[in-house]
Amino acid sequence: MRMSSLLSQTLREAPSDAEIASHKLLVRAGYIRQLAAGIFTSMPLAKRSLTKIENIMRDEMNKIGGQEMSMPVVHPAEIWQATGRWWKVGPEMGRFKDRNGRDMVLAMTHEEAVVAVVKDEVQSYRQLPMMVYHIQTKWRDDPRPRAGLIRVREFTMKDSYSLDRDWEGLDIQYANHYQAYFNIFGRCKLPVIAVKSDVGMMGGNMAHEYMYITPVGEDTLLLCDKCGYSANRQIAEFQKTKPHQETPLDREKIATPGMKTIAELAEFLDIPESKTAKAVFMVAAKQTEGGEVEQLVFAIVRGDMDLNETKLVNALGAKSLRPAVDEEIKAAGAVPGYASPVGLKDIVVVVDDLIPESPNLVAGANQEGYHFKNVNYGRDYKADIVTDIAAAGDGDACPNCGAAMRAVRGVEVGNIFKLGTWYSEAVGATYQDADGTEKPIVMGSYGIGSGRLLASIAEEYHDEYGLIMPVTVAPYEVHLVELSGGKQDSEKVGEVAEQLYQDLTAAGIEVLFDDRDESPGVKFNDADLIGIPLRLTVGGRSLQNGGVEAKLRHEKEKSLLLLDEVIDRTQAILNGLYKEIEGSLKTVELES
RNA sequence: CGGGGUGUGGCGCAGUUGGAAGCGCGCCGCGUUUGGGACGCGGAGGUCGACGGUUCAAGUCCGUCCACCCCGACCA
Repeated sequence: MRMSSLLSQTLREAPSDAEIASHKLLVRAGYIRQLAAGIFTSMPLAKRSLTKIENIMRDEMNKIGGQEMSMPVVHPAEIWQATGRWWKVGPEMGRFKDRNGRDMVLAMTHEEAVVAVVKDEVQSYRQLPMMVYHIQTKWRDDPRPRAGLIRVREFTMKDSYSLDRDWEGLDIQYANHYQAYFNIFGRCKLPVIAVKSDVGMMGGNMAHEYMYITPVGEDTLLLCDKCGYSANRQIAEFQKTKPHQETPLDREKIATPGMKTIAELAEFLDIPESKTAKAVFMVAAKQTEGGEVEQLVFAIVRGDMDLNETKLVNALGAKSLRPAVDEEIKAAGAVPGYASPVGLKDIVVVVDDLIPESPNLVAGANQEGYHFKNVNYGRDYKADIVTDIAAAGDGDACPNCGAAMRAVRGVEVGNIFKLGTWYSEAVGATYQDADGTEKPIVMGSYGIGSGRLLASIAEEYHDEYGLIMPVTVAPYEVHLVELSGGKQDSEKVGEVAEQLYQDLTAAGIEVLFDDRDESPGVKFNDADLIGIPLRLTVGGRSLQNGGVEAKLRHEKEKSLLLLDEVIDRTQAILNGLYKEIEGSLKTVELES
């Protein structure tokens, strides 16, 4: 490709609305342009990188038996109604009516589309196991797109779906994906870790998220450096230190004027936060026979801990959870800021399992300006559910080995999920087994967003001058720069560069040829910005030395390639880069 | 949805007490220059986010709306 005709302009300054490095650089280097909030155009450079990323995905999916297909972006509402998600999902789902007034859906994911087709196509156990995948556009009307390509509304995703007779079959396909995903990220040179994640209400017994660790990430993870335990904060467990046992003292009402937060209360009474009980009111939505029902929930964790809403949802078997508003709290007979578990009605009380172990806590008195001292679980109140609903944080003890865990931020670049039979049962996607009985297909779903992956790579590989793309995903392999503007040998420089462009291309090497009439500084700076791994420079100076200058983007040193060796040497350098990446792939163990 | 911020040429920005819209980069032409974002001269390009109001006069003041960014809520 000749840069003189490339649809991409580099920018000396990043648009003011870009904040993180990958966003700024991808825009400055001319890879992407924003069309609206969370909606981006992939310019030719980005498109080439994305195609490479997607071809790596194809390759790894094919290796584990995947069949590529393509499912529609626009779905009839019926298939989403069949699984109930038409009602379950809120405004995040894009909906519209076609000309005949039929409700239509913009695909946010393709479980519905898969089961819709599989339902009719798969009838016998003889057809299973099977794995299909596609690379397709999704629309999720996220309330807050951010960070360039990291979090967008319209995006492309590789999603695969495994279909099995039984859970044992799913285990195999899940393990295949677990490894394949490490291969994909490895071939993109992106360091990731797999962490256990929430399986939610869809059943299943396992889900992993592939996380790229970076401060710009929006998920919080807990990692144990000692034993390797890792989990999304949503489900992370931890060992809770049991407090000293004390004799339960008499309950006592004390005046605590204006003390509405735990911090204020602890300060006021001069006690540690761990001697208080934190009350959190939530409203849980539950699906019942008669439709959706809301239930006020009173959750209690110790004052020094935070409520983990995911754990609470799972404990309740609820569909979703939202903070209660003051009116709802008052209606239940509680006083916001001074709420007490003592003496409430019509409310589900969920208590963290550390609370019964913690004697003589300070809790609200259900009266403005008053708290109770020495509240004891069992004696003063009882819960409907006692379980772990506290959020793990930095420094908490690892559930496996007890070492202090680290809390880090990460971007979720992929996930794998044992769906089980939730979808297949919902739509009647069944097969006839060898014994003649009809059984639901056991499914798994597995996704990787290609744009988010590109952004993560850009985030990981850049310096103050620009991007440093790994060879496997760089838009081109070689950036050929000709400096024919000089007095010295200017005609010859142009000829050699032109010939080299032809020869390299003929040798199957992907070349971006900077044939523009620009000064050397401009060309070098643009090359650094775009971040193609190998730069070849043809100039009067290099010709005097008998060849062209080679420089790897990630190294400082330059070397001279003799003219008649350029093709071979270039190929050798590139092969080295590819081998380094392929050689870094590892076999991973999936713990059961 | 709550809090904060920003909307002026492709990008970055200035625009005072209201008085005929500017700068840098980029773009076009001519010339000089040519190994790390060169220089001179001459140009093109803007319904100042939209609508309404106040005023002799609005980029500037008032109102409503919209878009985009950041924090939070949310996130199959």
